[in-house]
Parts: sequence; C-alpha cells; structure tokens
Amino acid sequence: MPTSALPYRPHNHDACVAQALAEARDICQQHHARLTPTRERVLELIWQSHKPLGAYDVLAVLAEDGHNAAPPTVYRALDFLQQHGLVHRISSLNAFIGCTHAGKSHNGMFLICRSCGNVLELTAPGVASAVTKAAAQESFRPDDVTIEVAGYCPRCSAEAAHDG
Amino acid sequence: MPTSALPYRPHNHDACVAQALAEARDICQQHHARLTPTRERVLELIWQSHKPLGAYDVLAVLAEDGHNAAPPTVYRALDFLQQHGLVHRISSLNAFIGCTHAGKSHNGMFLICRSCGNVLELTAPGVASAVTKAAAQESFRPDDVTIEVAGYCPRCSAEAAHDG
DNA sequence: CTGCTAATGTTATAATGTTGCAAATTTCGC
DNA sequence: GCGAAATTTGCAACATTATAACATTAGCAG
Repeated sequence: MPTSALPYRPHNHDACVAQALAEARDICQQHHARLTPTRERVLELIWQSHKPLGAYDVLAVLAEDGHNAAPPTVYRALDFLQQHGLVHRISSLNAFIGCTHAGKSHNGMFLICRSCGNVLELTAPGVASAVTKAAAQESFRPDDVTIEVAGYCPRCSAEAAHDG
Repeated sequence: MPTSALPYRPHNHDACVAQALAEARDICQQHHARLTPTRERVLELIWQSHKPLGAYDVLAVLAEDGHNAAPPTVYRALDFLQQHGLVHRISSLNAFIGCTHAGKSHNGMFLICRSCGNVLELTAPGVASAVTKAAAQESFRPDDVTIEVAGYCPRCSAEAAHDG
C-alpha cells in the first residue's frame, strides 16, 4: 500500500495517460462508440495532470495544436467522454477530470486540494450507502450523486505545517 | 412526523419566509453583521420557494422592484448571505437556496428533484461521518463538503407511477 | 455510388460571474 | 454633533462558461 494516493506523490504520469487512453479505446469498443481523434485528443489533454481542466483550457491547447476548434467542439467531446464514464465534471470548479475508475460502476467522491489543485477520485462505499439511506428516509429516489470535498491534501498539509 | 418533508407538500410558505427572515435578523445581530435592505430583500427572494434561484433571476426581480441593480449587487448580497450561513449555493445548478438550518452548524446535503425542481436540505450525520472517514483514510483534511443528489422527490415519483 | 446517420465546423449568442473604481452610507472615536 | 475610517452600494466594463442553430463533412450499409 502506498503512503499516499497517486496524485499526491511523484509518479510516471505518462503511464497514467497511456492506461487511460487504452481503457478508453476498450470501453468505447464495448459501447460501439467512436473514439474519434478529437475525442481522444481531448481525453488525453484532460489527463495531462491530476488537476481538473476547464473546457476553455482544453480549447486553448487544441488551438496550439493547430486545430481550429470552437467551444462546441470541446463541449461535445466532453459530453461524449462523460457519457461513457471517461471523464467527470467537477461542478464546484466548472472543470473536468479524467475518471480513474472507468468501466467499473462507481459513485465518485472527489477530494479537491485547495492548495495544489490536485483531485483524487475515490470510490467510497460507506459514503454511497449513507447517502442512499438518507435519501430513502425522505422517500427520495436518487439518480446522480455529486460529492466534492474541498480541503488540503496530505502533501500540502505537511508543507503548511513546515512553514508554520 | 410528517409524511413528507416541507418542500414536497402544500404548506403556508409565507411562514417559511417569515421565519427565515426572523432568524436572519437574529443571526446577523449575533454576528455584528448588517442585514441591509438589499441583503434582506435578496434573502426574501431566495426564499420565494423551495426551488433554487439563479443570481440573474434575483436580479430580474430586483429590477421589477424598481431597484436599478447590476450583477455585483446581487452577487455581493449572496456572498454575504452565504458567509453567514443563510443561503447555500447549489453548484450543480449555479443557483442559490435558503438555508433551512441557519445558525446551527451543519453539513448540508441537498436532494434536488429533477422533475419539480424543489430542493430539500438535510443534515445527514451518517453521511458527514462517512465522508470524514473516507477523507481521513487518504490523509485529506476536508474543509468544505458539497453533497448534491439529483433525483426524484416522493411526490414526483408517485405522479410518474400514475402516468405509467 | 447513394443515401443515411453520426460527427464536426461555424457563427452567433446566452448565461454566469468578476474587477475596479467612485460615490454614498454607516460606524465610531472624539 | 463632527469628521475620519470603514463598510456598503452604484456603475461600467469585462471575463468566463456554456449553448443554439444551421451548414458541412465523414463513416458506413446497401
């Protein structure tokens, strides 16, 4: 077991990207969905780091690529990727992040570091069941659960302590 | 115990508003904060229903009031109200709703009906502790927790069943 | 090839939120 | 009360995020 989760420690991020793309191709094939060059490129960009990326950030990089894209291009690609569970939208940030549990059914919970901006996606069964239970008590039928926790990651907490 | 929570059944909503305003005056006094006419009016508007209201919706009503307001007026009022725990922002909707637990410390959880738009705010201790625990397992220090559950309220679920 | 569907391009515009500065109001020490 | 300091508001401009509507192109089945 690692001392801390991936986003919080140095790692070969190219491997993250490569794996994400490979899984994406796999999943799209299973879904009979087309992972077109634009969609794949957008997914790759979203995966450039473990920090969420805004749609217009993606757009800017596409422009650098020489791809003369407009906002709808990016939003459509992101919609597609979301539909197939390849990226998530972090609504408290209006930004997007690669899904680290693609394929598996999952109720994501996001830990968003206010200091470094990295986001860790967790599957938290305890949380999911507690939410379901609370909703059931109100006879509410949940459909989509958003859990976003802003705070400080272990690394930034430690650094803050040193600065003290 | 009611068969269902307030937003989901007919009730004297004026009483909701009156109580919210009274509590707000109380809380602001305790905080040595000024509940100015604009701020109070915005709070009242947010409380017009149990459906969240966008900043520009508030702005439009202020305009009808004859109040020649610009966006910053509304956003500033909303910031103030949020800071004092009188309204919440629902980030998945870019909209605001009156807090039903003003004063008490609370980790709100929002049940958002996709059909009628009503929002129920719950204090769910089980959920809060599960989130805290999950974060702790990653050595993450939570600061602000957003839980928004989109789905169908009891009333709309029932109606949908009738239509079948 | 032909015709259908999905995907993309293109232009414009809507919706949401912020910055910066000036004017007015309130607070508070005197 | 009176005036300086701080808070609040007015106001204009602008920044960011997202969508609508319609034309065009690419992929694919027959």
